[in-house]
Amino acid sequence: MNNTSPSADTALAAPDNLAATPAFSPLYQQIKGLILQSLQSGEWKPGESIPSEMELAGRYRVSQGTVRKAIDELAAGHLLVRRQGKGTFVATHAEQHVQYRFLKLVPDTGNLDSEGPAQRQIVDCKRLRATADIARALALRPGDPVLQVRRVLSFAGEPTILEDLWLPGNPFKGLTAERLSDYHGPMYALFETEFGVRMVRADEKIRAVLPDTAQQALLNVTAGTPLLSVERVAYTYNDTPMELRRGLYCTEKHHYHNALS
Amino acid sequence: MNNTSPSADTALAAPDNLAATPAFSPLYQQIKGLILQSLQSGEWKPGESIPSEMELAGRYRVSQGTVRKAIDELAAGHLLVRRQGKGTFVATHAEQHVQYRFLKLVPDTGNLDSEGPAQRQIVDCKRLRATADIARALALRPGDPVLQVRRVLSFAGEPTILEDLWLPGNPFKGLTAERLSDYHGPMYALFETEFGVRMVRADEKIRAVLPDTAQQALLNVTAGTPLLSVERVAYTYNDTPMELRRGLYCTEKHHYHNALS
DNA sequence: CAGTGGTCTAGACCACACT
DNA sequence: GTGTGGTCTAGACCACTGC
Repeated sequence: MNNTSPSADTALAAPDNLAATPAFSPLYQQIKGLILQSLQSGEWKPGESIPSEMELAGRYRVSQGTVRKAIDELAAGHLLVRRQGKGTFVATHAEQHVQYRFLKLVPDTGNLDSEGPAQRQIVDCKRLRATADIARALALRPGDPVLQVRRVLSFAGEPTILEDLWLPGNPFKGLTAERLSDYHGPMYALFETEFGVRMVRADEKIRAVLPDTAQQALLNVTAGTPLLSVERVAYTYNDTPMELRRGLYCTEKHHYHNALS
Repeated sequence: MNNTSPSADTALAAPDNLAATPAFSPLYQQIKGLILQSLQSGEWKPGESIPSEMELAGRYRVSQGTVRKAIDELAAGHLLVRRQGKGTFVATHAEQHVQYRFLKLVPDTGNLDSEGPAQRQIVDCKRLRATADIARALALRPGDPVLQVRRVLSFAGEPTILEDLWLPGNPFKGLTAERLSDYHGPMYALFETEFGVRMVRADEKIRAVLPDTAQQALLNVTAGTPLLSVERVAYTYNDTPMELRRGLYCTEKHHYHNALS
């Protein structure tokens, strides 16, 4: 960590040209990479606090300000959470106020919690082999074992979301319908505590579609009811895809909210 | 700008309790507020450069680091753009690489520019009086003059987006169908140069709907085709709503893309 | 070359939480 | 009070742009 020779030992930025540009990487970016490694390796677990800024500065032999800037960026990406006077903590999905960070469906009237918590109903949960498109989304090979889950979320007693989701079989060994049904809380929180998989970011593709007969029955809607199709790929650290989710949202009394900035 | 008495002269943070908490506001937040004022007042116009960090530090009698942190936040919010070696510039919608910052519809295959630029077709443009819901969205009174525009966007020759938008009549005096048709570029860029209105952020509510007969004709789809309804309220500086837009997106070959993080 | 933003440091002090 | 993150400063040096 010698700042007189700031070479790129943690190569995160992809060079545009081949063999050109020594790919200068600032110190704080390298520190960021090191902290990221500790997060991935599980040295600091979700909900736990990481060492203080001074302590990390000592460990990495840099100034507090440099550690600070690294942590700033990780906190901006919601990987860490700073709490003044207490410390810096590994972000987790098991917190009340960020529980629905990835769920953008909100009631047309009132705020998010006006309807109380969603009722979750596991419809199906089985192991099978990845089809071509599922394998592609999860960076697996066709035929690799995957776990498929189907569930319905209801708000105020009305079925509103039908979700099919696929998980790579290996990291999620031992996940069963019972395990899912018994757990009360965000699914991603269960993934953290039981399987050490923390979802960090996701991409969603949204379309308008019509339901097939099975979907009509589960959501209690007619054939002509337009629904929101939300296809999500969620990623852990390292941009590793860990979940494919296809959701059907009923937007009679709810809407998908998105803030552009 | 005396940092030994950091009182809240630029009250941005809303206090939770009444008459409690002296609402401490850090220096860099106050600087941020001052820069924001200069942006609103038009002292620095979109595309222009603002004074250098050192110059601003001198003007506000603070250190460069403090100005830096203020600019950092404004740049994070896309109000300013930093360019190393050149200066800091007021963000604008008239730039190639951020032209579609607020348009999240992308083709299913290929990237954003694979289809070439969108063809814009102004269908209608007239002045009328605000209905109750439009007035509410634009923070006007019912009956206030508004401008209504209807247009169709086509990609690769196929009509894909039908948009109705409402603008407050006062700031947009002189905006005509001809003016809109003649302008080739993002609509928000025209708003900047011609009317001094810069859109800073927006909220979108997304639903799945079916088109009425008029909409079917304009988008060339059948009655049963599900479409994405995207209702947007766009804001200038100060969280002032300046546009209500209701879009219908055809998602046969495109999808609304959203990155969650 | 000068001017700009970008990085890094060292130290002082403030605000907050816990004990 | 002690320890944590948060703010502010002053100065040095690096990287990029354009004259």
